[in-house]
Amino acid sequence: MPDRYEPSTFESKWQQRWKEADLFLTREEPGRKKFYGMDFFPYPSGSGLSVGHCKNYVPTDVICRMKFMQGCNVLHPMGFDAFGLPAENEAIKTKSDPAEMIERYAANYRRQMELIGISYDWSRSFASCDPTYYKWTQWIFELLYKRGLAYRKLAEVNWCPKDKTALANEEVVGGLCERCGTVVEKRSIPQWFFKITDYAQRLIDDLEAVDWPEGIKAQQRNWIGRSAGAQFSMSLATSTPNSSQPYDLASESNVERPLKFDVFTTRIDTIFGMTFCVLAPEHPLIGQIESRMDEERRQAIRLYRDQAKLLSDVARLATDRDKTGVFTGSFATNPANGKNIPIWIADYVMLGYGTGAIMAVPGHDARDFEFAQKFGLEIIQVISPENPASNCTLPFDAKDGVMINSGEYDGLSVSDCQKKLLDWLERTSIGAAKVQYKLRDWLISRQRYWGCPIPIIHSAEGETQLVAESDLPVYLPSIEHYEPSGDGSSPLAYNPEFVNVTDREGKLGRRETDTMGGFACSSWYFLRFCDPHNEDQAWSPDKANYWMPVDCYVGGAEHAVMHLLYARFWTKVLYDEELITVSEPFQKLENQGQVLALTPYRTARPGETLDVGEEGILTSFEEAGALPTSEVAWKWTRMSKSKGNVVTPDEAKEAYGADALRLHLLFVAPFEADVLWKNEEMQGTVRFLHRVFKFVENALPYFDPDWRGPIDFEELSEPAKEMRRATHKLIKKATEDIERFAFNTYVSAMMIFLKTAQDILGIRIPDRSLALALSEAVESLILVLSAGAPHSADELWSSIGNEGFTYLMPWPDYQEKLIEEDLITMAVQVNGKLRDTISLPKGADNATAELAALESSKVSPYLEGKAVRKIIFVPDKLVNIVAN
RNA sequence: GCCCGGGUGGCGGAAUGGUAGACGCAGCGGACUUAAAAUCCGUUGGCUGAAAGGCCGUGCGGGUUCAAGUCCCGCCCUGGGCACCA
Repeated sequence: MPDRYEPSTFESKWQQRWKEADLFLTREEPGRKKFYGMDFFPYPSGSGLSVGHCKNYVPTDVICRMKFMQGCNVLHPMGFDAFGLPAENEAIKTKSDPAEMIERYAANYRRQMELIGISYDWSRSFASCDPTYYKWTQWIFELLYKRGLAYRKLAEVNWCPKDKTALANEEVVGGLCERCGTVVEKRSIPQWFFKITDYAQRLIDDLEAVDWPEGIKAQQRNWIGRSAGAQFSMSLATSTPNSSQPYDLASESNVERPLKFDVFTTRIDTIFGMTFCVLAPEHPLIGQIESRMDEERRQAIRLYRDQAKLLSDVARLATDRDKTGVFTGSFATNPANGKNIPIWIADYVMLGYGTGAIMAVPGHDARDFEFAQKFGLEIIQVISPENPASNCTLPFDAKDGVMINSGEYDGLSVSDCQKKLLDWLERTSIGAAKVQYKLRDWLISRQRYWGCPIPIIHSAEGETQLVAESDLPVYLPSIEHYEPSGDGSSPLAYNPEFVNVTDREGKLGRRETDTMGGFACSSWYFLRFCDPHNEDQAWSPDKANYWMPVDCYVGGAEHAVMHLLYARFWTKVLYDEELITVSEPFQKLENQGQVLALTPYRTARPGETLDVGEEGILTSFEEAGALPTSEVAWKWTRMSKSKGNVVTPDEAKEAYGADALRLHLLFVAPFEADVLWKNEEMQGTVRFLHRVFKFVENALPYFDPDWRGPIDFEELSEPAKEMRRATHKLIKKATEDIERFAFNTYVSAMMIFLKTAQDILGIRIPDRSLALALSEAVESLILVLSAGAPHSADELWSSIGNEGFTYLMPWPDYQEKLIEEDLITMAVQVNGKLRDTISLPKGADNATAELAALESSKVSPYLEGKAVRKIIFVPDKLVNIVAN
C-alpha cells in the first residue's frame, strides 16, 4: 500500500465504484430511523461551482454519511432551481435556448459535485423547469386559488426597468433590484399575488418550534413586522375650527355628508397630543376633499402628489431628507378632546402601511416633531417622565411615564392609559384594537418568458378560470424570441398559439401570459424529493409524511426573507389542505459562511469615472501584478466569475485532492464563519492525510482483522489501554462534533488522535494486546474519517484487507468507561491563580487532593505568612486555596 | 435609529464558570539531500530573567464569584439585516 496520500491514484476509482454499486440510492428500509439532509436548491450557473459552494455541500455530506452509517435511512437529494431571471438573463446573454442551457449547466454541476464525492441520490434529481415538476407547481397554484389565496389585482408594483418585470417586495433591497441593482420604478399593472398576509401570525408563532439560527428568526419576525395598536376613525370638521386658525367657510357648502378616514397608531395613549393628521400623497380622501379647495391649493397639492409619484423609493427613503408636505385646508376632529386639527399631506406617510393616514403627535414622535417644527405646527407634551426630577426633551419617545394634558387620563401610567383608551374606543365604536403587519402579499407575476406558466384562462367576459386539472401542465412553449418586451406583458403575450384557447364553455379565451417568479418553484421542491417520479400526484402522502420535515437544511443566510418565508407559507397551506402532516418544512436550518477571495482593485486614473467603486476599479490579477503596489488595493470579496477570483473544485482537486479539499473546507473555520481563501493552506490537510496513510501502513503488520472478539476479554497492557482510550475519545468527539456542526474540531480530533496514536506506538514492537488495540484504532479512524474523506477511507479500508465500502459499515460506537483516565492532572490554584499541577488517581477525594495540594513545594511559598481561609475542591479538576 | 452576529498570538481558530491559546497555517531552528522541493523532528502570546522562574495578557471600563474569554451593567469597534412601518 502507498504510505502517503496520492489522490490521483484512487479518488476517481472509488467514485466510479460507488456509482456502479448505486451506493447512494435512498433506502426506505423499515425499522430504521429517517434522516432528511438537504442543501438549498441551487440555480446552476454557467460559471460552475467554486470552492465556496463546496463549503455548503461538504458539511451536509458529512452529516448525511454519518447518519447513514449510524443506521438511518437517509434522503440526501440534489436538484436544480432552473426557472427564473438569472437563468433567462444568462440565456439571453449567450443567445441560448434556456432549457438546453440549463441542462448543460446542471450536468456540469453534477459532474463537479461527483468530483468531490458528495453522496447525492441522483436518481431523485430534477429541475424545476421539467414539465413533470412544474405541472405540480401549477397544481399547487390552483389549490391556492381555490382557497382564495391567489388573486389578481391592479396594483402599484415595483418594476425593474432592466429586468423588465415586476418584483416581489422581498426582491427589492433598499429600493434597488435585488438581482441587478437597478433602481426600481413604480408601475400600475394587473398582477397575481399570493395572500401570504393571511398567514402572518402563524409565520411568526411557529418560529418558536423550529431549530434555526436566532438571527434568521429575528429577520423573519422583523420582516413580518407585527405591531399591536389601535385603529380609529377621524371625522372631518364641518365647522370653523379653532378660532385661531384662518379658514374659508365658503368651501364648506360643498360637503354633503361627513367625511371620515381611519388612522392606525401604536400609541393610542398619546391621542391628546395629536395636533395634526397626515395623509399619504396617494390617499383616496384627497380626491374627496379636492372640491373644498380653492384653485391655488388644488394646484399645490397636485404638484406635490406628482412630485411624490416621481420620487424613486431610493430617494424617498434617504434618511437625511428634509420633511416635505402640503396643507389640505381641511380639518379633522380629535375624537378624544373634540379639538379640530389640520390635515396635511406628506410623503413620510405611506399608503401601503396601516391606513395610509396617521395621527401626528409631535410631542412624542421624532418624525412628527420634525414635521411640526418645519411647518410651525403645535406641539403638546402628554407624557412626563416617571421620575419628575429627570428632565426630558421633546420629542419624548417614552414607553413609561405619567400622562399629562390628557383630560381625565392625567396621572395614569402609559400602559394603564392605553388600556382605558382602547376600552373607550371600543365602547364608543370609534375604533378598536388592531394588529398591523409590515408583510405584504407575495407578488408572483413576472412579465418574463422563463418561468412556470400560470394556469389561468381569461374568458371573453373578463372572468378568470383555472385550467382544468386534467389539462395540466400548461406547457411553456418553445419560442424563438423570448426576450422581455418591457411593455408590462410577457413575451408569451405575442405568441397567439399559446394565448388563444377555449375556456370551460368552449368560448374563445386568453391564457394568462405572466409566469410565476422562481420562488414559487422552490417553495415545494423538498416535498417532490420525497416522491420524485410520481406521475399521478405531486407526492404520495405516505412518502412525504415519512420523510418530512427536512431534518437538516443547509444554505446561505441571504434567503432569510425570501425562499425561507415562502416555503414556510406553502407548507402551511398544504398542511391546512391536509396534504402533509407537518406545518413547518425545515426542522433545523444551518447557514454556512461565505468563502472570500482576494480581489485586486486599482486606483482610478485622472478622468476615469466609469465603474469606480469604493475600492477603486476592479482589475485583473495580471494587471495588478504589473502595477506599482501603491496603486493596487487587495480586498476580500465573494468569489465570482466577473471578479476573476474563483477557485474551482476542479483546480483544488487537481492540485491537492478531493479529500484534502473536503477536510480543509471543514477544518479551515467554523461552519458558519466566512473564510478568507488561500490555496496553499490546503497543504495542512494534505499532510494530515499523508500521516494517516503512513500510520495505517505502519500498523498493517500488526493488524488483526478479528480484534473485536478478544479485545474486551484479554488483559491489556498499559500502552494498549492508552490506545483504546485515544480511540474511544476520538469516536466520541467526532460523533458529537459532527452532530453539533463543529466540523473544524471533528477534523482536529482526528489530527490529535493520530499524534497520540503515533506516540503510543513509538518505536516499540506492539505486544498482542497493543496489536488488538491498534487494530481497533485503525478501523475506527478509517470509519470516522470516512464521513469527511470518504475516498481515502475506502482506499485504506481495502488496504487493510477489508471488502466493500466504509459507507456500508456501522459508524463506530464508543464506551465511556474506556475514555476515563486512571490518573488525573489537577490544577492547584492559590487565590485563583495557577501555581502547580498535581497528578492524582481519578476520583481522588477532597481530603487527598487538599493534602497533596498543600504539600506542593510550588504552592507553599505563596502561603507563607498567610492563613488558609477556605479550600475549593472540584473533583478531578482543581484545588483552589483561598488564603490571606 | 432599530434588530441580529462578532472582537482571543503574525494568521484561521480551540476552550460544560475551573490549567487560555487545542488543532492547523505561516515563521524560525534542525535532520534527510550535491542542492532544492517534498517529508520528518523541534520551536513559536508579550515583557523580564543566565536559568529556575516571575509579571502581564481574550476590544475598553465597572461588577458578581474562591475562580470570568465565558455571567451581569455601561461603552467602543466591526460584519450583516431592516429602516420616515406611525
